[in-house]
Amino acid sequence: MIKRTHTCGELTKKNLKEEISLNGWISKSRDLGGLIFIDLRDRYGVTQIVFNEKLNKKEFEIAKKLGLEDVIGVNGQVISRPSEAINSKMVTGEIDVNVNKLCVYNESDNPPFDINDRFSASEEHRLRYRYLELRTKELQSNILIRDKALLATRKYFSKNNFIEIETPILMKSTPEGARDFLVPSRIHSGKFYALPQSPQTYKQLLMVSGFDKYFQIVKCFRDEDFRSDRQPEFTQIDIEMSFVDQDDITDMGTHFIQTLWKEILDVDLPDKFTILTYKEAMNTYGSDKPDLRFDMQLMNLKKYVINSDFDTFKNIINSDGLVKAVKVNNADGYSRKTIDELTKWLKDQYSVKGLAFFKCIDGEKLEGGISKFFNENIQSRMINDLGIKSGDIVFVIGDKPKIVLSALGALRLKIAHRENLVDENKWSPLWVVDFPLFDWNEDHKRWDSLHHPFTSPNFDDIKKLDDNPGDVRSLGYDIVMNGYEIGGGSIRIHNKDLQSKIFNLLNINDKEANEKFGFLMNAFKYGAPPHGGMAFGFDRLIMLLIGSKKIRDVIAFPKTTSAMSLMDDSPSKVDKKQLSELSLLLKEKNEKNV
RNA sequence: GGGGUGGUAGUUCAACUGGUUAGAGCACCUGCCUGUCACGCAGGAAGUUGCGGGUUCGAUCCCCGUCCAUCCCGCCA
Repeated sequence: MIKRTHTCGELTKKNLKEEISLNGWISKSRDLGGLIFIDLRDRYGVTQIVFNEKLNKKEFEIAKKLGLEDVIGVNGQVISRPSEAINSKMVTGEIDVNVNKLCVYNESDNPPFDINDRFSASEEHRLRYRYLELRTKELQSNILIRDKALLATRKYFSKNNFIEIETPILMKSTPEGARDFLVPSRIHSGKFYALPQSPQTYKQLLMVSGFDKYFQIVKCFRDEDFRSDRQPEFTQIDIEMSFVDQDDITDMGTHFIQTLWKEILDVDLPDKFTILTYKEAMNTYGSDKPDLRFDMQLMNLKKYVINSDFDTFKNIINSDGLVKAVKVNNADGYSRKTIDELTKWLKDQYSVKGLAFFKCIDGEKLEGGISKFFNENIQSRMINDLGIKSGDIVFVIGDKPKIVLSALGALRLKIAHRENLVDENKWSPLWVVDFPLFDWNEDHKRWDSLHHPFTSPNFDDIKKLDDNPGDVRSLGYDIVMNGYEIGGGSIRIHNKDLQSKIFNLLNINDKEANEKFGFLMNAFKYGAPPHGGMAFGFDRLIMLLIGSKKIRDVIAFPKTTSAMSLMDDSPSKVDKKQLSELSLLLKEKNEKNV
């Protein structure tokens, strides 16, 4: 083997005449007859090496047979290029390496796609050959940034006196929250471990143990359906602290994100992040993770609707519904056809009954759509109050509050992207606080935790727990960046009686609570400090930092949206023997729906 | 679980309203070429049109089913 003296990204004119050695992959080759140029690549860069028939016939003949992605080592002399052949686009563009000795370590089959052009192949194809895709410039850079962020994270928490503690990967399954990935136990036949959805209970126990500042960079697993920003296994920065209140944790979270953005991007985020209550976020933006890079707030049309002639909307208002709207400054961009498409999308995806609209052409009165239901007086009040200008179109949805807010929230985003209202260079972090503690589950006619069952109610609302659980705010908080939820957490319950009361409200009786969370409840008998914490979605942070919308861009070996790994073809079948050891029997496929 | 888009040469794409021998770029192979860096020139090989069925004289194209990818809704304490 020829051991390298340099990497492929560092040789310059300073090294002229030096005898050096390089190792790398053949990224490109140009055979000019008696002269062969090869771009030799490693993760540091590219250096052009030259084989000259007249100077070194033997190595030249071997070089003639080299193909793309062969791995070689070369020994040679750094020479300067003729001035007309200098490549100013390359760091190493002023020199060549004139090869004396060539060693071929591994010849590559014809590569399934062009490593120099990541998008020369479909994503499916690239995922099959992920180890090759990881050779591309983009992914090398993404993985490097991920590494930098991991280091910056450990540095930050360590500096602030947090200690990293590992928690089990095989743990107890709890039916709360997301679906668990289960691991059958061989020794205890018929019993299962679960992979952690998060180390939630462990970190609370660590607080009881007195590790008052804990963090961990940890894999979590949730067996649900996936999206461009969600994978079955993902990495969290998990944090828990004792003797703190909500502000202590959000301050810490703010400072951590500021540090990360500064270290990775050299960007100064605001001193204080915007804080919105859940209600404000929902009512103003139709989302609990609003993208604040653009304004376009939802407008309430209630007071105009009740004085209009539009019975449908009036009835909605009278039966506790909502009528809200968004305003767009481009009426011309919304033809009948476009509006129909938007309507179909909202009907299909967000179960609205319709999308109403009106336009304003001359700045004085409303036209088209549902404008005829509003008399001149109301029209001019709306134009005035809502700042409607000529050329505006206003989209209106009336329905149950949940439907109106989620549909308009989605429409707001869709239109913003259509109209290029999103400043891609902007960072808009915010905290969303005062989440409701419970969410009414219509299917099961019961209250569910919105966050998780250990979340503390807001102390001011504890008296409402019995009569009006839907109105109880939690001490839960989410941190949002550019429309992505990048983290969240809560102050936890550290009192056995309050915890037991919450379990009861969640329809978990004492026996059940004891079976599922008895260990935690027991721990709370022995001096549990007030505590709280949060977790950041590490993959999403990296996604934002590299400017991608796909979580697969920041994970070395990601899964597809159907949770498969195309490269190693997992999940896969296992031997009957393995199943038998685990006391497992598989159902026939046609029994699937039994 | 539901909806949208896509699957054609190694790869990225094309192929009119269902019609004759399914084309092109890159990669690959052969030959030529001493300053290329998207090298150039000449030639060549390369196809189960995802899979299964149906309609038709005839299917890459239409229909049904299925698999895979991707985006979204539900879901994700």
